[in-house]
Amino acid sequence: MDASGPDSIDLEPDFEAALKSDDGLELRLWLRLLTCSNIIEAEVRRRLRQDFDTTLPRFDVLAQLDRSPVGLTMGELSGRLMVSNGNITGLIDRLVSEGLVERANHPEDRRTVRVTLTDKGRSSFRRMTPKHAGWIDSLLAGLSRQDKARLYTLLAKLKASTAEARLDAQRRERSVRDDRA
Amino acid sequence: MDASGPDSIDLEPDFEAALKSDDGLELRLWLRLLTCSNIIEAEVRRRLRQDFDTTLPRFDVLAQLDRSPVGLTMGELSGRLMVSNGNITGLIDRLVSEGLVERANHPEDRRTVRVTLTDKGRSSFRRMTPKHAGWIDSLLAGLSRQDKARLYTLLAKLKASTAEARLDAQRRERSVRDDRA
DNA sequence: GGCCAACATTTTAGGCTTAAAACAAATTGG
DNA sequence: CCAATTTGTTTTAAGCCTAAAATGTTGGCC
Repeated sequence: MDASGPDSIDLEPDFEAALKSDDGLELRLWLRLLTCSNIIEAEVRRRLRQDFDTTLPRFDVLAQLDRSPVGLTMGELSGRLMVSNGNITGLIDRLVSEGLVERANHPEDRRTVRVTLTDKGRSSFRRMTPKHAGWIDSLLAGLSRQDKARLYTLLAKLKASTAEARLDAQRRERSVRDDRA
Repeated sequence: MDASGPDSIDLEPDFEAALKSDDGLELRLWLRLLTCSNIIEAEVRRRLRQDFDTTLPRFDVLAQLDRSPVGLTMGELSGRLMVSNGNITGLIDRLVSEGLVERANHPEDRRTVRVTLTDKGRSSFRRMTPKHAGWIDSLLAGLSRQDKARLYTLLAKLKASTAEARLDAQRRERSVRDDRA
């Protein structure tokens, strides 16, 4: 079992394994998280297409606009949906051609574009919401109320952890760049 | 508050809320799960591109092939990566042109294609794995060992829940189809 | 043998996504 | 004032992804 032989000191029989604290728990956890997310996302996409002939990104844009009465700029949209600016441009192009949203020039700043829901867009979105919520409810129905609450809390912790890790990485990269300069 | 008036029975002061058990906990939970998954995925994509000039789907293909000494068919790959058949075709095309994988005809069945890692592909993948595992470790570093174990368990439950929900939905759809026939 | 259903893969058409470059408008610092 | 930078958006080029149709192959069944 122990490749280092009978004379090895007992305190650290396997240094690497001790460092990582568990063989691949982190990796397995990440893969499981990704799998869950993918399954639910694929199911939501499938039903949006089947029941409403639309897509998840379009739905997400409508959702953001619905809760923002004055509309949003392209930049705000790309920030909230966590996608690139160029992505939003094409998405809004398609939604405009479907008559669900409108582009309006900002009165003060001619660079910015303000996007708002049309009446058609709003009613279209409002028709979808209850069904959408129902899909999610049923996909999570196997979890107790307490399970859901625990999961919610743990995911908050995870989100905070990733934010911290990214800050650290950024700091490290900055210092490497500065060292070179 | 209660539209049914003072005479209403106390047991169910708000039937709808009682049914859903919490106002949008499911939806908020799903959005948080999606956010976490997206953050980690984006970070992994970014670093794969930055450090190894490759992409997540390519990495995933290599990972599947690395642990399968005899290679995999296109169908097996699309199943394991949970993507469409057509998607795999293009992905393998690109990996072949990079010299990382090879297509070989199946000796018995001329329909199936067996894909294997080249030596270059294998060593390329093995160079990436330790870094990749390190990224994941650091992104999850804010969680205690126990948190990770709990999260892992809850996600298993969630995965089972989604599987059940999809079976139910399938059964319902089948019966609707049969009723029409 | 020949038809036919099932199977494995590729092709097609279109949408989503990104990074990087380009552009246009606003702001800032001399 | 005006040159340089910053900011908001679009364009470009390339890859990822899907559903549906097409292609080629196998195996069963008469």
